[in-house]
Amino acid sequence: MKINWKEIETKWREKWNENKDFETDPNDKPKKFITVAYPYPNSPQHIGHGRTYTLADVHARFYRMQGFNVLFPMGFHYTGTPILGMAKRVEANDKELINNLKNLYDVPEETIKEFVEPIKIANYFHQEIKAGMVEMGYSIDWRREFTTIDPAYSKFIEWQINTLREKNLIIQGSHPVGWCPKDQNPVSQHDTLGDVEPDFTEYILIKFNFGDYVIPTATLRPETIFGVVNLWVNPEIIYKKVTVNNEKWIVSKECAYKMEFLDKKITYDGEIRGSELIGKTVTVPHRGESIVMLPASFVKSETGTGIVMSVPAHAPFDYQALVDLKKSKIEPELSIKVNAITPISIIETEGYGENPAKETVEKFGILNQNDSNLDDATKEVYGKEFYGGKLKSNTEQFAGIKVAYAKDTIKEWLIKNKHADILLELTNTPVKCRCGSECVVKVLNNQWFLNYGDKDWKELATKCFDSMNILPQEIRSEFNYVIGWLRERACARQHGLGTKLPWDKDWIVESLSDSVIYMAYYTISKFVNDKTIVSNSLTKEFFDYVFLDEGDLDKVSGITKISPDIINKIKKEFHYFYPVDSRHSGRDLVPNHLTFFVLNHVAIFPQSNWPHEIVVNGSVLMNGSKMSKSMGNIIPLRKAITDYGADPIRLAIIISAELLQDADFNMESISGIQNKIETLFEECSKLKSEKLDILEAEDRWIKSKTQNMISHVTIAIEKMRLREALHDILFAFESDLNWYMKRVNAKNRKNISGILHEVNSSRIAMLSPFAPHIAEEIWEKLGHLGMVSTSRWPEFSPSNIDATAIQSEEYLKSIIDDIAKILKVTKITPQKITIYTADLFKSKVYHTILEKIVSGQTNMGIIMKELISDLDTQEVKKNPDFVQKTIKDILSEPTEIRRTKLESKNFNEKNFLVNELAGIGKREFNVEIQIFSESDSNIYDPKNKAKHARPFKPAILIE
RNA sequence: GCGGGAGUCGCCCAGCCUGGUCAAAGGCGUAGGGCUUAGGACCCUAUCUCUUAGGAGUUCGUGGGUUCAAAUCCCACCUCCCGCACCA
Repeated sequence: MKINWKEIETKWREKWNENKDFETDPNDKPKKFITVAYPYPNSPQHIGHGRTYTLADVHARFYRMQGFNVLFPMGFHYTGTPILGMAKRVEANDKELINNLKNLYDVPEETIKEFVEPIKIANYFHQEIKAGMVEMGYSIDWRREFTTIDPAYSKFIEWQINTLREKNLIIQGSHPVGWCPKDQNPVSQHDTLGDVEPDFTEYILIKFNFGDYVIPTATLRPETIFGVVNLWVNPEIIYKKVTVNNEKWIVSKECAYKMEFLDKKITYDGEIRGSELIGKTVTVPHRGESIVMLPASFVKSETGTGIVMSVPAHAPFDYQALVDLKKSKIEPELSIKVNAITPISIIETEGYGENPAKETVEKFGILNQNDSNLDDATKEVYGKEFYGGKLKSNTEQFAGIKVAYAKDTIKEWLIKNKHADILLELTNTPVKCRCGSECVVKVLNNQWFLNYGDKDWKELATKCFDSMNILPQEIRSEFNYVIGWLRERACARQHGLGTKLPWDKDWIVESLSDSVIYMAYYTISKFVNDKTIVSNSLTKEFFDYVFLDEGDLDKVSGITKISPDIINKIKKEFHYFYPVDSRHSGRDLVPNHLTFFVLNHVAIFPQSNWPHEIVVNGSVLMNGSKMSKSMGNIIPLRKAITDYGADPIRLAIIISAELLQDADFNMESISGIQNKIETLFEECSKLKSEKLDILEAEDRWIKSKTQNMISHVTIAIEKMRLREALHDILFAFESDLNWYMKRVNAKNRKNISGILHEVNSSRIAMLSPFAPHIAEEIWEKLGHLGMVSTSRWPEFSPSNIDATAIQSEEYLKSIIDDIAKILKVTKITPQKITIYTADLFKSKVYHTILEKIVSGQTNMGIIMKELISDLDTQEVKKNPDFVQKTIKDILSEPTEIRRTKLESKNFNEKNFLVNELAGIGKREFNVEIQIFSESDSNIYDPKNKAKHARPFKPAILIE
């Protein structure tokens, strides 16, 4: 039967809406506060976004059915720069973007025109995303919705950031950023052409003395200063003479330009040709030795300072340039100097001899200094020396130190002695701003930072993490690690949407800093939205009183002009819902948002309001590969809902992967799920609730199995192992139902509708958090009154598990299995099957052995001795084989079954088989099955098989 | 490099936390059968090796160890993937 998903989903969404089922206010019940990272509305959400929200919704719905008063709210994060960047691109008529908006996102053309205003973009996608969330059936309390640029929210952020500053957690300092010189703005990935992240490294500038001048050379390996034998200058380049903070430097034009942004004072004094420098000498800092400047074509003016120090023992470029120079025609005077140069080896590395550069150049078969393989050769030498090398005795006080460690030590030593400086440079040049101009690195020296490097703060956060539930458990160590390396983090920027820094209105609170404690704001936004309070009254005193229980009610009321009753009502609401019981997010937010979320909570709130749980999920793949605009494999969520229905999408996302794994979304999984649900729907539609007075063995069994399933599913969801839970409900349980149907059909029973109704009602109830719409529909078809989403979660009670029933069905299955195996091996067509169960004596021995094994004794010799020493069982010595096999039988069973058997000592195998095996056996194998106990007097045993019978392992004769 | 995760029977993937129901679920593929005018869809059966009695042998990256018992616990190694920041 085909399901009209859309019709059913609309029907139930309307009912939830009418009943206000998900509007949550404080009441007498215990609460759960479930939150998810709110979306950034710069595009419609796709299936990947849907995963996190769906997981959280399942969580919320599950708790609701378990009797909690669940608050699941949602907001929209307008703060940030990407939307601003988009607006600029729309204004610039960027074809790629407009094409994406039009075709990928289906934005109407008139709307796109309005997108030159950033707020219009945010508003549009806000509504788009919200509509998708509603269509997905998320059980959100929409009365609390807000955006992060609402005036009231800004008041809240001001309070947050002021509070942090009062606690001395916000500091000012300098910081390098990617920078557009034209826009006078920092650039991030979203602001560049081709979406490249500006990536920069720190070079050490070693300052060589050249008369009155300083010639700085840029290097990543300051330790090689001990191996410098000459400098490389490109004779083609015209260098600049500049004054840098009162020193006279000679550097390339490009270098001088870069330094203008690096917090240095630069004045231009003149020029000098590279060729003029050739043959002249400079002195090496610290050592005071004179070395010569030589020509090299590999030296580029745009890299570093345009002059390079030469370490031919360890740098392949330098070694090769020297070789080239020796081969070329140069003035005799210079030639003498060149020939006098010997590489100085300063690093000892396993696998290398005196000159690693030479060895590597030869290994790579380098032809000349413009050979492209030189980059790889350099990488290889640097890599090996950096991690495996040690400084030799000619490096003075650094002798014996590992290179990896020496790098920083020597850098600091050089800078301290004014022999060196720092140059920051983009590594992935050219990086172009969307305005077209080339970006640089800029040092901002009035930047505001959250001091996440603070030890006490970290300690507090660690304490919080230690007491938190982190799901899945594997991700916990990652949080500890992040806390470890976290340093100061810029918390303000100069453009974008958001809240201004209260004490420095040039800055806007950065988007990862204004989204860390906003869960608290959900308890207030409700009152803002219904106009109970207005943003102007949200002062420091108000927040201090409501959130921190600080200050005097009457005073607060006086200042805010809000009545004491209302203030207290809001405060009560906050303290009812807080702390956050569960925070959901994708794993990409682990090293930033989720960690900051904890850091900011512990900084601002008392321990009683620290969050309880974090749930982290992996991303969604589309047919096995990452979703990306360039691949064109992004499926907008709303389109998917239209095409397949919300419930199938929810189920497909959840069934395809466990929490932290990437979920692979594909059409097969969707249609598989649809089929499954359609079948379930059809079956359930036929069932009627009816009472069955006498339960048969298989009825008791399936009811027990249902209890087991309830237990498993409940435990799995508590740990957010939703894939496992859903799999149990939909698939794993199916094999139990199949067995049940087999048993029932063998007996030609017609009175099972009631049992199936009961069993499936539990299944549908448990399915309801996962596929809420269709579950309501089936619930209604099953004849239940009321909504399944507000019904009680099926209760697990161990007393409803009939251990004997479970064990005896297993017994029955194993006999049928054995018969099938024999038939398969022997390939005979059975005429008659005879079963012999073990006698009382064997049963007694069996239980004695079972007891011993359960109590831990598994040694055959000891068990045998103990059996013989007992009068009742001593006869067993005639049949040691039986004891050995029995031990093996028992050991190959799960421990629960062993215990069950211990509990049901009086289980009568023969009686059970006479009642239950004949029918199903006839059905399966199409022959009569006869059952004896081996001690029966009238036994039919032509092949003498009966004596092989063991308890729970009857002997079988097939003829 | 630092940190994290993973390696399972042709492929994808479950099981590992909590050792015994594990020759190991499910899906795909393959083979046979049913249904159908045919195809598709769907359903059934088989799918490590050997075996004419329910059995045995060899398997879960490699090599060790603990245990009566290891895919599961411990140690070492190999290979692959992800993150390392001012960006939502």
